[in-house]
Amino acid sequence: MRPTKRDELVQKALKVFYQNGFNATGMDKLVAKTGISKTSMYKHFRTKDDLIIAVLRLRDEHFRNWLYRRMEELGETPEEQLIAMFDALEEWFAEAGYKGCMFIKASSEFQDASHPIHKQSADHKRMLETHMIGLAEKAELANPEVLARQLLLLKEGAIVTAHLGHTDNPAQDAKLAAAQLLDMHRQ
Amino acid sequence: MRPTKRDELVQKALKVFYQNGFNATGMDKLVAKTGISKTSMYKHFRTKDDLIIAVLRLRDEHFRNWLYRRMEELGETPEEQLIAMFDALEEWFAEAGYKGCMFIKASSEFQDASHPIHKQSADHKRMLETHMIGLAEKAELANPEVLARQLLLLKEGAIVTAHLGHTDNPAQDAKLAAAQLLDMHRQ
DNA sequence: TTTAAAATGTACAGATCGGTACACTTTGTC
DNA sequence: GACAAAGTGTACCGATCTGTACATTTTAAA
Repeated sequence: MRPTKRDELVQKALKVFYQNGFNATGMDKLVAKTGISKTSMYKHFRTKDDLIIAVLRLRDEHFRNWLYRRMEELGETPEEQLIAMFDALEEWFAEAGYKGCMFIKASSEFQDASHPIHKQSADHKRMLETHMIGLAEKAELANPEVLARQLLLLKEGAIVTAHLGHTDNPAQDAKLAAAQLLDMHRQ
Repeated sequence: MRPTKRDELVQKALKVFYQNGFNATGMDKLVAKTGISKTSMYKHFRTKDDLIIAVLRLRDEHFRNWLYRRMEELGETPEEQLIAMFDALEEWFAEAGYKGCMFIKASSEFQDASHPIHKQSADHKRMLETHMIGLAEKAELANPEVLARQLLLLKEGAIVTAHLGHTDNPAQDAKLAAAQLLDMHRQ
């Protein structure tokens, strides 16, 4: 099954939005950068917001798949995998063109909590939370929910800090903190 | 000394930008919301970007003053003050109209690291870092720099998470984690 | 090869963008 | 009360914004 024009559009729009921002990227620029006609775009998506939502859906899928897989590759036990999250993050931060978290940026540009794009971003974070709580439970750590949320606070902090770029290696700072927190939840 | 029109503009623009976003707020909207004529605006600031930079400067001053003062009020010793940061954050998150960190949002909309607005945001975070390292040193904690950066990761994470609003009380999750990390740095 | 669906190119509408021009009014100071 | 400085209102510039209309070409399946 060949990728449809729709998939191609979403994929390419993802790159442009990620590098340029949502409000800063007009539909004309999207035509220029993707080579897909505006008519075609508006046949697949009623509005720009709808396109952005599709982009975020794809990003959610890609990002969580990548993170979960990488955590499994880098850690044997659930406990190791939780820590390995920060090694995965370090790899991400080191990529050329790293520009922070797409969902944080989306919620920065669409601030109203009732906006579908904001909600979608919150959903992404919620799914990450569920997954990490599951891992903490599998690892039989004390207070798995609190611990998982704390590790995610470190993750979000590291993502933002890596983008602001005023600190050397936020991923490793976070990893060390995570390991210490995890130690205290071992029972 | 009465506040000048310039101060009034920066102050009011701050509120509008914070609630509406930077790119999403046009100069015409600023005229409408501040009651200051466009001619006057452009006499004080050459460009919109210059105005944004002035806004961020004011925000930096206000925010750091507020945070440092609140930390001193809520904690006796430097050690207590570091932990009290998260109580201060909780107060902030609870304010009506809380919309996250202005500098994270600025760096989300002006992503290029070489952009003056992005740099200004990084400067703000750097100044916070310096202050927290100083406190950690005063508290005679081990590895004051690493610890301070870790506490700030928790802070940024909590700010983002509070804005995404998918979690109950990120400030208290962060505070608990901070207290545990701090315990491990006591010598 | 016929035929319907999908995609294209282009031109445009109406609104808004950042920024300027210009004539006018208010304000504070001597 | 004169006078310069500061601020106002409005109309406008060219560019860009999201979204649409319409006639044409490409694609894919029968």
